[in-house]
Amino acid sequence: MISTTAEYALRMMIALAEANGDPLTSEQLSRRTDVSPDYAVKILQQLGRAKYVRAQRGRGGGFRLACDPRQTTLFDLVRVIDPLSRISTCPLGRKEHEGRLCALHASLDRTTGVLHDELRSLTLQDLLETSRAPMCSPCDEVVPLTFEGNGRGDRTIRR
Amino acid sequence: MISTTAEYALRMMIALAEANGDPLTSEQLSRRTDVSPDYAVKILQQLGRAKYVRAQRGRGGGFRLACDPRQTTLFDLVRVIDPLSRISTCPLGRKEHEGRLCALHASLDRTTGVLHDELRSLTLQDLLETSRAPMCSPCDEVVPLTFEGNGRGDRTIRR
DNA sequence: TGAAATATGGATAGATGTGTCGTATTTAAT
DNA sequence: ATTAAATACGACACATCTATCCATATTTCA
Repeated sequence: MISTTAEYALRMMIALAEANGDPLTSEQLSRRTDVSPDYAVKILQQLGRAKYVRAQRGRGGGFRLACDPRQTTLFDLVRVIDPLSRISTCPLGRKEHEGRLCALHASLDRTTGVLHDELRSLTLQDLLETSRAPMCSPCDEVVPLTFEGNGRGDRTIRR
Repeated sequence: MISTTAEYALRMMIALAEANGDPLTSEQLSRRTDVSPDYAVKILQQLGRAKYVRAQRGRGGGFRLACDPRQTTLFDLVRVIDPLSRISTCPLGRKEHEGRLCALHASLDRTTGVLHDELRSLTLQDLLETSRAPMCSPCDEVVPLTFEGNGRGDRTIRR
């Protein structure tokens, strides 16, 4: 849904927001969020170029939050990393539906819109308020995949 | 949101559903959906192993639909290709929140749930009904990414 | 001024997703 | 039986995502 890297970015933004404007080094951020040190730096650089964090070099330096957690949504942050694009036109050049999408792409685009609205409805502050406990890391629950074709089977696979 | 491959799978399932039980060769499906012939075969094989299509080899053969379009949802089809998994537990072993997720992962999981519900609410038949016009292909509209940190800037980048 | 701490940026490596190719196997028509 | 049409399957190529490593630039402190 969102990339691993985008999720890492969110973890680090939360950690920075919890620091209340104090700088945290990439090393500290890495430890608090369980993102590998080198990769954490890469992501922080992207967040820096997008002006969501500010970096300070040298002893005593680090990264600090450069945005208002109340006005910064998950949508804002995720799209620093992921494209988060919508389906808008049919590039196939099929004249039959210039200007409108076929049912498939209209549906997929509407679904994408729902996802975007969800991400837009959540601010960094929203996450802070219920997140005073240290962050957990995600894990994937495998939804059993039936092999019946009508949704009522029992064979499952792992992927 | 869903992978390119999963979207190809949906295109081909629609084409097969429109064929009303008649077999279509991989070549025909490829042409109708603008998926490259070789890759189309790969995807059709996955759909076949999941029992959503049936393959018939030899002259006069091809692929035909093996499920009821009224009962088959986009969720069913997409997860043949994509994991579509939920965040369920914190594997980090941090004892503080055993059994419950922190705000970040709870939010992301809830967002994932919304997406899954959307896909579950749409059947193959739903797409057919408004899709008698041939399918279009998707294209990505780039959402402008501001570099302000407060969501009110104007500089944009392409990615 | 030197040393230590810190971020920056480029190069590289591994994993996964996307796409192509060649050969084998099955089936139907003749 | 033979042949043509079609799928099955494994190997390979390429791009992108994820992650690591190294050399360099900047800043602070002693």
